[in-house]
Amino acid sequence: MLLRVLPRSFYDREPAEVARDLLGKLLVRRLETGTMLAGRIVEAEAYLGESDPAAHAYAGKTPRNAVLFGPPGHAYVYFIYGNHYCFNVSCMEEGFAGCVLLRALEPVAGIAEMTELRGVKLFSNGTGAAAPKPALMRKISSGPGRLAQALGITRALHNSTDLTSTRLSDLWIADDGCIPPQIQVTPRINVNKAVDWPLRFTVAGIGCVSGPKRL
DNA sequence: TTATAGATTGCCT
DNA sequence: GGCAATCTATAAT
Repeated sequence: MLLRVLPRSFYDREPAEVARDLLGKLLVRRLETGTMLAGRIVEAEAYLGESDPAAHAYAGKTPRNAVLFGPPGHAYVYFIYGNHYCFNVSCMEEGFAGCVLLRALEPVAGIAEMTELRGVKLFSNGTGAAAPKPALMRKISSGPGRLAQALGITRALHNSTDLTSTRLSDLWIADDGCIPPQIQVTPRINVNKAVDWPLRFTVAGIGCVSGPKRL
């Protein structure tokens, strides 16, 4: 399989462009054990800089969101609702905030390990099989909190991680040549400000693994 | 120092 | 469809 790690220049653009172009790419995680996990990005949201009322960068630079103001291509991981991590990729050149929130993956590799990281209870439907049934696949990594848990992403481990290196990091994004057939654009999910901005991008027709249906 | 809302999820009825 | 879980950043005392 031909795999090209996305270079920093890919992220050195407007968040909406980066979000759209991340669809179809592979988010890859190398566990401490050496096991490789991978998921195809099927849903992403763009958050702009200090002009976006819904963005963390809106209030200016703080210790929490400092990564957003740094160089592009780094992970911004934050903890939300006391339970979940959300994984973002920083965009724009250094000094300018902007990021893309990954909201859903289609599991590609290491599905058994992802299932375990998410909690086997979800898939104990009698057989105890390691591989979940198709109808349950979307529960592995469909949703920002779920995908972070499925890949073992935490703030302590991954906030500010450089996503452009397979050598220095255990997390990166790669292009295997897959081109999404059709892309849908909608307003972002679960935001209270700038609710109409068309900054959510999804791969059309993925059905069981695309983002939540609530709008 | 205390209060509250939040880029969510899963379990309850 | 409703709501509890449970941490953190930020706003309000």
